[in-house]
Amino acid sequence: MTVSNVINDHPNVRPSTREKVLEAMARLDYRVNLAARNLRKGRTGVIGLAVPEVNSPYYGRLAAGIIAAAERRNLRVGIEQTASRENELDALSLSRNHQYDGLILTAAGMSQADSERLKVDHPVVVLGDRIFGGPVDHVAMPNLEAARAATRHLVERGCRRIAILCGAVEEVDTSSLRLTGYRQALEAAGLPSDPTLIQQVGRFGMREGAQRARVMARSGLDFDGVFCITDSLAMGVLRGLADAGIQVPEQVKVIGFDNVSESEFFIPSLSTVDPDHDGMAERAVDLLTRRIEQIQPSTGHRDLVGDFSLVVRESTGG
Amino acid sequence: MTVSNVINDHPNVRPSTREKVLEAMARLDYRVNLAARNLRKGRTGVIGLAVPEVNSPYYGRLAAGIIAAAERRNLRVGIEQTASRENELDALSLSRNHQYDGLILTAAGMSQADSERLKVDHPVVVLGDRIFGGPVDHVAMPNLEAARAATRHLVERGCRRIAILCGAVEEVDTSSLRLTGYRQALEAAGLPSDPTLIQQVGRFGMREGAQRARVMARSGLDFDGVFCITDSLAMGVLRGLADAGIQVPEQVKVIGFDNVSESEFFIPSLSTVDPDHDGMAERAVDLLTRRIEQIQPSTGHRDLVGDFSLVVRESTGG
DNA sequence: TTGTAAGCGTTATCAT
DNA sequence: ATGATAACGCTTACAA
Repeated sequence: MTVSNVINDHPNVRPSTREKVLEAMARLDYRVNLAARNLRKGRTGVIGLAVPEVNSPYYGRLAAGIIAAAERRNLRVGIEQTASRENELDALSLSRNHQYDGLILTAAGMSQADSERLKVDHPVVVLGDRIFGGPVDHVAMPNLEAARAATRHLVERGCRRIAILCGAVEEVDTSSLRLTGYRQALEAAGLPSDPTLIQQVGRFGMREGAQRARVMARSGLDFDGVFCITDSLAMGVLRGLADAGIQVPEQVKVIGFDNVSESEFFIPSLSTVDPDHDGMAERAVDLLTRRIEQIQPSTGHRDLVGDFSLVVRESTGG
Repeated sequence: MTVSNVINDHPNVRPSTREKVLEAMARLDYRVNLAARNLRKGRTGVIGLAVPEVNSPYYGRLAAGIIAAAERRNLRVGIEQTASRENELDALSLSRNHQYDGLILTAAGMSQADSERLKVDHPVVVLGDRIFGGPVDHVAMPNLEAARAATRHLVERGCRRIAILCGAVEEVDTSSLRLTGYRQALEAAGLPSDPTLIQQVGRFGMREGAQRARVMARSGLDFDGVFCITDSLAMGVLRGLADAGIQVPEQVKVIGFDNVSESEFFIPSLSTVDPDHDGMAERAVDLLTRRIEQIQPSTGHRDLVGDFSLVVRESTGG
């Protein structure tokens, strides 16, 4: 017991005793057994992070932010790759099993209809744009405002026929929110919203962006600006436009969303929205640790929205 | 005890008893407490992965491969960001503390001199090019062969003054091995090795590649090919050459190393070495699980080298 | 086939 | 200030 008191810096240990204990610990190369401590305390000091994929510029950056924020609180992070709605739900129910004190879950496949499933008696914070007002704390991007700002920027640079690259819009999600922001900006500028300029893609990678840009160019679609809802799509679009012999920013201006590190060095460098990833990561970990530390069952749940800033580069003539 | 037998699928449980137990488990929403099981078994089912940074195209891809390989074995992965030699050594000694059954350590800051520190009585597999023949299992890249192949490819495409972008060469590491491969290829082709063509940079990111390429162009250095020891450097070089008004591949050909996903879509698309990341990840996890499962103390240690293939794209006129 | 006992290493509680 | 005791929930060994 005295050893335990020394290890945990409890008061009421005579300095000379403490010294003796520390000396013995050093001599015997003693290490606390965390499995035993966890068993006793019911805590592991590990939080789970469930993301669709670690190897993506966006989720990689998010993971880095969360690992850093957890480190500041002496927590470690276990990573789960979800890749599908089913796995997201699994991560949720397996979180306690996997020895996590709590879970930060990126909801990319789940939708508002799954919201009830989030009711677990285990600390959870959800990231993403598909579930709002659910039974858990939630951190989202400033989608509407940022999409408006990005579109407005294209307008200010003289674009009049602005296309958007987004996903299928069936329910509230990243695509629908950013599409709404785009529409609001067009309306505010007095520009018509032309359905042929709304280009929907199945995935948000560079491949899809490049393919779609080539199709748009070949089909003779009239456009002078493109707002892509991810930087990956936007870099793909830059590639596709180059293939089609279209000059950026002279003929068409392009703006993305995420400010992944590659966007600064692409040719041309990519204008984009920087969504304060680190701030969001910090808030998510903060909410989770509060839930972990509070003994009482769930009180009201918080919905937080991050900040953003516009980064103007060559692709919009900056 | 009978419950335990049911949970662990032990024989000698009467089917009717098993049913009763399962029914009660369902009714009570029973979950095994892994902390208790871990304490008893001395295993956690979690392996640690220590990488310099998760948010990099290369380490992100590596992490994805390792998570996938671990998943196939029903293991989870805890991620540690090291970022420095000290943290790499810490990860080593903290691995057992952090409840990992074993550790996959990327040695980017440690060097051969630290090799002895790897002698821990805890399963460890080291990745990287700085430590060979150490007291642990080790998986490395096919640096020499791949660097030779990349350089030879530039020669075959008609380059005669081939520069290399690598790091400072003080001891055996990624830079030195790839530089050696480069030299071997030049020699085999009967080309002289000009010291002014060996360009050393402090870090291997896009920023450094771009800066250095601009300097090389401005200084009037005569070169018609560049072998960059990472794709990030190479993409930066493409950017820097574009800034200097130099045409790729017409005036200068560029090849990288890693085959990160961005390289396919860059403008121009980047020729590169694809080092079979998934194969290396699979081998690392395989070696680690063997160490974890074998009771005997360390037998001989294995040094494995991965495969590679050349990916020819626009930046070398492919 | 089922159940009892002991112990994994820690810490909360309570005596001393 | 120090230490004895019990308990966290599980599994190995062994008894019934």
